[in-house]
Amino acid sequence: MEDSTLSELFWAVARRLRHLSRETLDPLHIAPSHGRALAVLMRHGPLRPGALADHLHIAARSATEVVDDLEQRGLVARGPDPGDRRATLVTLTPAGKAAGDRIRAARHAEAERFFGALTPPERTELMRLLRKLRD
Amino acid sequence: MEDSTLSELFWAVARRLRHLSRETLDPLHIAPSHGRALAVLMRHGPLRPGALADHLHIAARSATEVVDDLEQRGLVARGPDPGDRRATLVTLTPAGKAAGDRIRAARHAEAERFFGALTPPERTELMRLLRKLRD
DNA sequence: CCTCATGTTGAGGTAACCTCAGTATCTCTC
DNA sequence: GAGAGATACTGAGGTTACCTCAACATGAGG
Repeated sequence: MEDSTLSELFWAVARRLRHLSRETLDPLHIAPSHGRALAVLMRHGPLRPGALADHLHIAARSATEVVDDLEQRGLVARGPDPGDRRATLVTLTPAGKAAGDRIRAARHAEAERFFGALTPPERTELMRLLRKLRD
Repeated sequence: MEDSTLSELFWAVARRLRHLSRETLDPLHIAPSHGRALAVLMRHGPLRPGALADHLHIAARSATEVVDDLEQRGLVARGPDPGDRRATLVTLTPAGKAAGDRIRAARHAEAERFFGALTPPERTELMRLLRKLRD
């Protein structure tokens, strides 16, 4: 029970965090996968679909699909990659940047609310422990 | 930054844990959703599909599907529920029990390996922090 | 015994992934 | 400077794990 409970606890927390994230994104009419892609584009600027896929840990073909959706919603635009005519560059449109900003703010508030259950030293400790598990 | 990093760290760890879990289940030829259902049945004994759905946090209709799959694999059997002829009882077959045991053992080893990166006091502290976040 | 609630399931749908193969382009070697 | 092979993207089609809605059988209360 003790060991499985650690995993189970972890997943229970993950579930809560995921639900909170859904509640955060829903009113912005952004699907989770789109939110993730927008966040990556906010951070890295224009990217080729393949590079976007790497950041999202998904197959290149799947990134094409995400970009299709975002393009259709007017949040990103595909442009030529100067220097490699096989590639395209995915760029945020003004609407995409605005959405990205809203997402970032909402995520910030969401994290504050969720991890607010912990004191600052506890957060620091949690980060330390999670880093150990990640590496 | 600090807060978003905490979420990101959390998901990075979750990703690692999920991959590990896949590696654990793959050689047993058990899909993750089936593994979860078997675990619930191991713990609670025969259940109606609806109750199984509650434990798995999925819709009743989806539990029917999981049970269909497990039944086809010979891991569970549907029987009548004495006392309510609308309902059916999902029971583990001997093969299902055996699979459940293998899964339990593999999960145990997996958790040991994963959380072995932490010292016992660190594990205790992690549990405490996760519990705070869950509630 | 009639109505309303409940348990399961058929039909059909969705999100978010995947692989495989094809076309365009790049790059390296001879 | 002409292939040969690698690389970038995407069309076609598939999978997993969910979902809702409606039908049908049965149960429970008035």
